[in-house]
Amino acid sequence: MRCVGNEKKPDSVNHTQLTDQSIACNILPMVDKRTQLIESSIELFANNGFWNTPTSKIAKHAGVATGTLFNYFPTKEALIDAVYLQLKRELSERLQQELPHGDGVKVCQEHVWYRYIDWAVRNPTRYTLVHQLKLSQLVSEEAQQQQAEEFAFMSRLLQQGVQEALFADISAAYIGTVALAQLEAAVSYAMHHQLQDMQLAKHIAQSFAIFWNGVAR
Amino acid sequence: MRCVGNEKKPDSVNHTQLTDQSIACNILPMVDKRTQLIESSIELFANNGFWNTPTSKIAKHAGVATGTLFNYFPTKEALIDAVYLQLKRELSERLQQELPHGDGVKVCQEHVWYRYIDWAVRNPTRYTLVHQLKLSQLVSEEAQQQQAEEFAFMSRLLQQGVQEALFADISAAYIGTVALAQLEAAVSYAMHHQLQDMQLAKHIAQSFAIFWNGVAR
Amino acid sequence: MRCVGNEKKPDSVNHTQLTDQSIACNILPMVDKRTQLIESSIELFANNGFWNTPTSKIAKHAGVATGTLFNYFPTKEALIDAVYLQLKRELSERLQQELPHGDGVKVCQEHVWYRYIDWAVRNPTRYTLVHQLKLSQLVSEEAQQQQAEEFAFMSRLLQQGVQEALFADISAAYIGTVALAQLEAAVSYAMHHQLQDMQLAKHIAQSFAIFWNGVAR
Amino acid sequence: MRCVGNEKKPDSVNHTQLTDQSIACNILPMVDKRTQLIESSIELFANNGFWNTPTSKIAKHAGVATGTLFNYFPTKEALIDAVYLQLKRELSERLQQELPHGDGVKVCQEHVWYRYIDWAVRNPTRYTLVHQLKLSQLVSEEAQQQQAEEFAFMSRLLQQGVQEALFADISAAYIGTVALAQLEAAVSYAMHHQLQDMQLAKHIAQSFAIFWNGVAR
DNA sequence: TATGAATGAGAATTCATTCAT
DNA sequence: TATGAATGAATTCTCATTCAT
Repeated sequence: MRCVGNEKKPDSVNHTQLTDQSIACNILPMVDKRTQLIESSIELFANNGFWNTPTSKIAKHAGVATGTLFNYFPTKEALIDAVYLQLKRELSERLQQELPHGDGVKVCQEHVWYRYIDWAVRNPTRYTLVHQLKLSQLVSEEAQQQQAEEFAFMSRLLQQGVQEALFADISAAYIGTVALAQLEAAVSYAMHHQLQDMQLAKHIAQSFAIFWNGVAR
Repeated sequence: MRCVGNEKKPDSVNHTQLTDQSIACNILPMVDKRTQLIESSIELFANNGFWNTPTSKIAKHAGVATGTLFNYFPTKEALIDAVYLQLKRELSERLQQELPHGDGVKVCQEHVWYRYIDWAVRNPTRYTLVHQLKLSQLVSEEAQQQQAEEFAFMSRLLQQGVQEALFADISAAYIGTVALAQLEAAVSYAMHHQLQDMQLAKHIAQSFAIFWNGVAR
Repeated sequence: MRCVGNEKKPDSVNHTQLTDQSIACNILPMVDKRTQLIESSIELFANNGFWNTPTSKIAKHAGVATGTLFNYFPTKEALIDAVYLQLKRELSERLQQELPHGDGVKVCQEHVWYRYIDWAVRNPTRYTLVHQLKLSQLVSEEAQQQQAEEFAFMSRLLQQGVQEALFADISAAYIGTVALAQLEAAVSYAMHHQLQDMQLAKHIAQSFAIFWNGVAR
Repeated sequence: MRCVGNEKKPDSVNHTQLTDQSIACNILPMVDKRTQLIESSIELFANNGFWNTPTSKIAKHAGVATGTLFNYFPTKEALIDAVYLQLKRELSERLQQELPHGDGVKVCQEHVWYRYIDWAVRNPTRYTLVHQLKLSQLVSEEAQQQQAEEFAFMSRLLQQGVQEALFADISAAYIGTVALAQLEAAVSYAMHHQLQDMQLAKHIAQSFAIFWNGVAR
């Protein structure tokens, strides 16, 4: 029941990438503009949808001029890619934090399972947005590829499970697809019913059980 | 292994292009303009995305004037709703065709399972489109509600399963969510690997087994 | 000394292409919008240059909405092409009006010479604009080609002169180039010194003599 | 047949790209930034047109920062003026090199004739650019005036010809205009047909004859 | 009911110029 | 003097919707 409920600053800005500048006069926590723009995009995209969010509004929300946005991202599409990669990287990093070594596939899988749902529930707008983006045909092939590499550790994990004959006679690729679908179902249910704390923990456990019972040998 | 491979004219449109011909001898089944517009929308939305499909192109593709579209649908959003409902109704009807009566929950569920994947694989653009629409924030609440009613028979079916204690201690709502997620996973995999005939049938069976094993008591 | 000073409506709109509509209620001389847009373009381009004339100003000057311009010309470049072709066609038609038949090459050439300078002096903005456009790299290849065809009669005329051994041993192509250059010089001088009536007629005669003496055998 | 074919480095730029190299051992003739900027402008203007050449690209091409350009030229217009004057001065200097003294007007005129066409053919982008600039409404009145002074020697030469009664009864101003037009025609033809060496020399001679025969008494 | 020209409020993007460092 | 990030007005073009015919 690890890592449920012990995280801070969900759905908020990672104040990273401070420039030397902003460190020098670190009275206001001046986040760099690129990050500002991505965060503004996330917020506005999630609230209004990509297509109802003009770049002008993003710039204004980020507190910069309209032209400035295009100093950082050559096109709106490039901005969307950057948003997508940012969110995917956040999720990927979260999943791999404290990933157990040496323990079996099931333990690792369970770890990821908890982390995934936990991140989604804590960052509903980010989760929803990344989900929408995936289906939107708006993310470029390159960004898709880049992102896939960040999740390669999952493929390796499932592959190992197949080799250890943990699963029924199912391809690793399909098990991955099933796992993701189950996670999405679990998140959807948890969000919709606003599960928290104990209820959430129980739900996560149950969802993992459903998955595992489904595919286990 | 019913209903795999015995369907005609998937994903095709009744393209009664209004040629002089069809005007001259109006014996040919002149599809009404509303239907034309919806079909054109489906085709163009699927190819170009909603936001890259102006109403003018839809009208032209449907062979009517731009103004005419707005005689049938007051706004573009209303058209999108109509497209969504049309596709959902098609799917719903397909699922309920020849639905066994009197047989058990599992048999019915299996029937639906086959039909769902079969429809999706035969109508990839329609399936993809309906999938995108669901997440796009473009479909109105009302349309969502209307559509839900068409799938009420599924809720009743699962409810019955819960009452018969077929499932582990899981709410009917969550079982439904899980089922849908599994179906989407199965479709995604089948499409991606272009499964057909025997392979497809086997895949469908396997996906159902994974689902059932997961939730069964 | 024909055709100097007997023309009306210089540099003004050809009220052509009246629609049935505007003929029906022909109280206001309602020029069609396409013509309006081209005329507005000519005026504004000549005054401010192409690049200092936004499409919005052209539309406003023509009394239509900004979007309307793009119903008639898909891009600004297409509008520029249309302006160029319009002006070239006007000039070409003017040159060929009452072109003597049966008379010799020199008489024809002289006719064209008078007409050309006369048109330019009467339509200084139009003349200047077409001159600028030619060098501006803004006119598409297609428009250039189309326009060249309208002036093919000049090539034929000079070719005939070469065959009749009227000229020194110079290619017809170069004679054409020289003639055009001389015409431009004559126009430039006439405009700059604001020659009119008798002075203008004398100037035209002199310029033709300079040309002819230069190339004649 | 003087001065055809004995010139070096036509249309080339001193591309002292400020590499680490040239900074390290500053023996290499470090062209000053003003010159760099003008040369970069010429190259880019000729390739892309003035309006498609942002100052940022000019600065980058010249190897300086965007702001630096505005230390040398207060506005883009001032830069264009500088480019124009630079090219005109180059041409003017070229024409006056080795200009015969004491010889007659015709000999001097012929000298200029050869030099002009020779320069144009050797520096096609420079020639074309200066030609475009003249008509573009982009060069300020002041720059025009300044430039005119550099070519005053031509006016004096023609004036002398008039006094010596070499020409038919034509004003010196118009003879100048005609001469320039003829030169442009000659250059245009030479460029278009890519004349070289003997052919070019013959063409130059012929073009001068056409001019002289036209205006001579 | 059908038409399609007209509308005009945006949208994304550009770029000359400034100015703090 | 050199830098280059920031600016924001200006530009071309789009498109849902209207309405006179």
